Amino acid sequence: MTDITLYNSATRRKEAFAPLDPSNVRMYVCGPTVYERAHLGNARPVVVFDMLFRLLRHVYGADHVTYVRNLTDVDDKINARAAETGRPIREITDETIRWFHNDMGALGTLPPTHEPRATDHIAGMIVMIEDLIARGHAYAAEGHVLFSVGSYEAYGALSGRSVEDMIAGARVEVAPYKRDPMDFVLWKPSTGIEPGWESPWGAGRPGWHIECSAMSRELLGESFDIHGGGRDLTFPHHENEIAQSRCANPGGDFAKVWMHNEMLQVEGKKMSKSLGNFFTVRELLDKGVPGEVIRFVFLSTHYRKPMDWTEAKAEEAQRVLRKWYGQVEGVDGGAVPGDLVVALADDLNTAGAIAVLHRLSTDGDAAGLRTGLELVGLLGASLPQWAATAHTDLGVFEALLAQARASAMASKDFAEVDRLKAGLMAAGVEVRMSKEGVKLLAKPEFDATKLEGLV
RNA sequence: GGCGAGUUGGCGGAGUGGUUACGCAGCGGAUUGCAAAUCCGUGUAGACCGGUUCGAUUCCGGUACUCGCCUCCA
Repeated sequence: MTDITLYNSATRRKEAFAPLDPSNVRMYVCGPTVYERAHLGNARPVVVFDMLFRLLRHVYGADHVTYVRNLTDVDDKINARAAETGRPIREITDETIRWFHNDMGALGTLPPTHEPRATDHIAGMIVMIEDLIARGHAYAAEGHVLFSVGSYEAYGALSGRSVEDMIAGARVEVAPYKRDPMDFVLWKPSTGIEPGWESPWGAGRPGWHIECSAMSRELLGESFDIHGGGRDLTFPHHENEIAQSRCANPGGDFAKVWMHNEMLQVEGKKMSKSLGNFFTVRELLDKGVPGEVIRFVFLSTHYRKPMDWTEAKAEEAQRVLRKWYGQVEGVDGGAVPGDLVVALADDLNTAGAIAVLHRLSTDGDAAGLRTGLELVGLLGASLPQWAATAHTDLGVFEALLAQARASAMASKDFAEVDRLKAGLMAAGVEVRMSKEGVKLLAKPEFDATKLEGLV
């Protein structure tokens, strides 16, 4: 069995991965808050942990990996969106979840084993909060329940900061009902317009952090293997999750390995609405950038490094993929390339994995290349339509051009050949002429309507 | 102010204490009616200053710069 090495954010070093139970490797990743289309940055952790999911499935067996990615469908941003638009919350969250599935599916990501909605697990959160109160780690005050940070001595270990530093650097006003400025909300009261659930502390809703602790406990147990998410979630979200889970389940270890992907930038700058470089995955797809290209660009940078999305990278990725797809068209997969798995098993060295694919391509190992592309999620059951090189509309032109070329070879008058060639190329057709004959291939930008009038 | 990450050739981007990453672009060649595509070959690195070492891009320390988090944020 391939040995997997993963960088553990909690220990700040690479470690040999040893699952608690090889017959059921368990991973939890923080999913989206569902109130609007996923932007490109949202997609990075989804692709990164999909790659890990695929690797784990390959190494331990597809039926021996449990991947949980939550859907946060109770949140003040959602409430705000509902208030703005006058639409019911459930309608907004259902719609956003459909979008999310479509957009992430386009990036070649597999559905997680479980995708729990926070609102389906309120009861588990209430039970966990009660546990925390009973164990002296939380207290109720003015309809709120707060986690007592001072009750957990290891608080700050993941993010590497001391409670003193955090208080000194705090820029938020401290709510009067908090015993300690660092205490965070587990449960908060809901007024009439906000969604609320009955609880021992009155009608209310959960705080942001408790859902992940409660759902991971329900679906993966008190100890599991990997917890993932974006670097920016380290503090406070993951720190708080650890505090909640370790205090509520003193017999468990919570997550053994913590993994964080670095952030995404666009053309060298942080993606933000104010800089005007903010865009969603859907906008990129609609612009004609295929999901496979987006995935390739993501995989070309190691997940622990900041990744810069640029047009140039997307174009290069598309050229490479198009070439590879052409090579594997109609070819059956072969044995899984060992080097590829070795690269991925080394803390998800996806750039190294792509180098292996390049080598397979250069070596002409089409079967290996196909299997490799499938393993990294760049190829499903069939080629993406944009990469399908043959095109039904082109058959007639292929014959036409071949005929014109044959006569031109004799007459030395290439005018008609050049006219056809120019027209085809303008329509986004790749024209290949050689001793073997004429071959026309549709490029991604192929537009059949531009062929009208060419005959 | 506190915490953390990073700085590799024209660009992207890995591994590695001593020997070619890889890709793109460039250059040279093959092929082609001309192209395109394809194939072959090829140059250019390791922010700066010290230290350890026979030898460092790779280990250690410092400096500079960049970025992220500390506030909803993936």
